[in-house]
Amino acid sequence: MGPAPLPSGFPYRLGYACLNSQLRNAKPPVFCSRTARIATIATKGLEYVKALGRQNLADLEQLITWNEEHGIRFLRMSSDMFPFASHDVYGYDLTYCTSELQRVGALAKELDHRLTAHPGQTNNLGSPTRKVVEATKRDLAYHAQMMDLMELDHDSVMIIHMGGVYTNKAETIARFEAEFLSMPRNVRHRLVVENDEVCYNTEEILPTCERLGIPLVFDWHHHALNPGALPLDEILHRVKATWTNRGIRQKMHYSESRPGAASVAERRAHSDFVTNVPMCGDEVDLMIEAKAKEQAVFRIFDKYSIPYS
DNA sequence: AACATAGCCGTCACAACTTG
DNA sequence: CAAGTTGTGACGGCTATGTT
Repeated sequence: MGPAPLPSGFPYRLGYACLNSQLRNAKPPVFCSRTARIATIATKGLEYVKALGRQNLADLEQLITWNEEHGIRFLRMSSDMFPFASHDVYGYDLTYCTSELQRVGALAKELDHRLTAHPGQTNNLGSPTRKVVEATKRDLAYHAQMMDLMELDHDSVMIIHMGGVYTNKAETIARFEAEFLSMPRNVRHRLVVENDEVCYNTEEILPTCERLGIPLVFDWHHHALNPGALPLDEILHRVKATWTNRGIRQKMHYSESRPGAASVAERRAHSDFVTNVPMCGDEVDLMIEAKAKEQAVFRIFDKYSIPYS
């Protein structure tokens, strides 16, 4: 890890995921994950759901503005922004919202904010079940379309995991790679892969990332729980190359276990705040995954005497 | 040994209920 | 009567437990 750097040399642009706890608890609340039930779609119609998407997007604009005022320029967008957009039956196209998406994307660009996405655990490109793979492809296409309509640059990536093992890792990885190559260019160019804490560690996904030119999001916490055998410096060197080869800014994830967690299952749950920030010698964007969200970022700002208002 | 079932993961909406 | 609480469903796969 090395010594803590001087405040002026703090190497990371820090971000948080999806939800701002202060704005979420405000009156009226500001958040990006309004959703509905399928039964509600039947009674109120798809227009109702699409209006929820508009409202979520309007609140994303507020989050970006708030972040700018508080020294944060890195944010993961909620995957629930447009409810059921990638649903098999009730799915819909985002072009109904093109002008609003452009507007928010332009704001992010103007303020030099990086917006990323992390489609959910149900995205399993390597699944042996056709239905699961097709649902994954729809969800990835939805996220890519959202970013495309916002006209975000290639730093705006969407992160998924390799997924389940399905009794055979090599066959699953082969399916993952074949499905990846079958997807449209705009999806392939946004997709990046993250090491997980249970099934696929960093060294197990590096070969896929290197073969297909996919940037690898290194998650420090997952790596601590599922480290593999390769030395950390070799891993970090190869991970970094997956980003420089693509020509975009590297991002990593950092989180910590809830205090007192003993078993692996307990250690998977995130703490409210983080107390350490890993130093890797590179200037990267670091996504802080902690329950206290933006408040956890502020704690790090305090620790390193980084000003924010 | 093979298969079936329940609970879990995370976060919200929404209805029904309880409390002040 | 407003505000707060509880339970369930949305979503698919993993893990543990139970059954044959």
